[in-house]
Amino acid sequence: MKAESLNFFNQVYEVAKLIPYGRVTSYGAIANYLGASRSARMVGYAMNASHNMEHIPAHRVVNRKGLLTGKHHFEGTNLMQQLLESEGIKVIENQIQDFEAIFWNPSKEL
DNA sequence: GAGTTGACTTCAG
DNA sequence: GCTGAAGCCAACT
Repeated sequence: MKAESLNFFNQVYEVAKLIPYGRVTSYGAIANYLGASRSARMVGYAMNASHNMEHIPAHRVVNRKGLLTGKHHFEGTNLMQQLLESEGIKVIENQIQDFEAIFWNPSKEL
């Protein structure tokens, strides 16, 4: 474990925590913000590790299609959807409705 | 040390 | 316009 590696992960966590309430973002957006636009998978990987870390709003992070691809990694089957709906985000069949409307771009908002 | 995998993205058919 | 396949980078085995 290198401090630099943790830093990369830490950056992903930090951005994830900065996601406003009722907003969502995509892995690519975070990756792009971190300068790793080609490493969007790493963002998802970091999210996987986030389970063993502090409370990361991973449910607010979805793929660029607005589809809850990572819901399988959550405890329950519809836990991710429940969390999103709890924030006022409409999710139908693992897909976020009005995704573009609630999309939050860190590189743009920050 | 080398190969495989993956919570993605984008190009091609 | 939708479905399929390739690409990318870092971590895990």
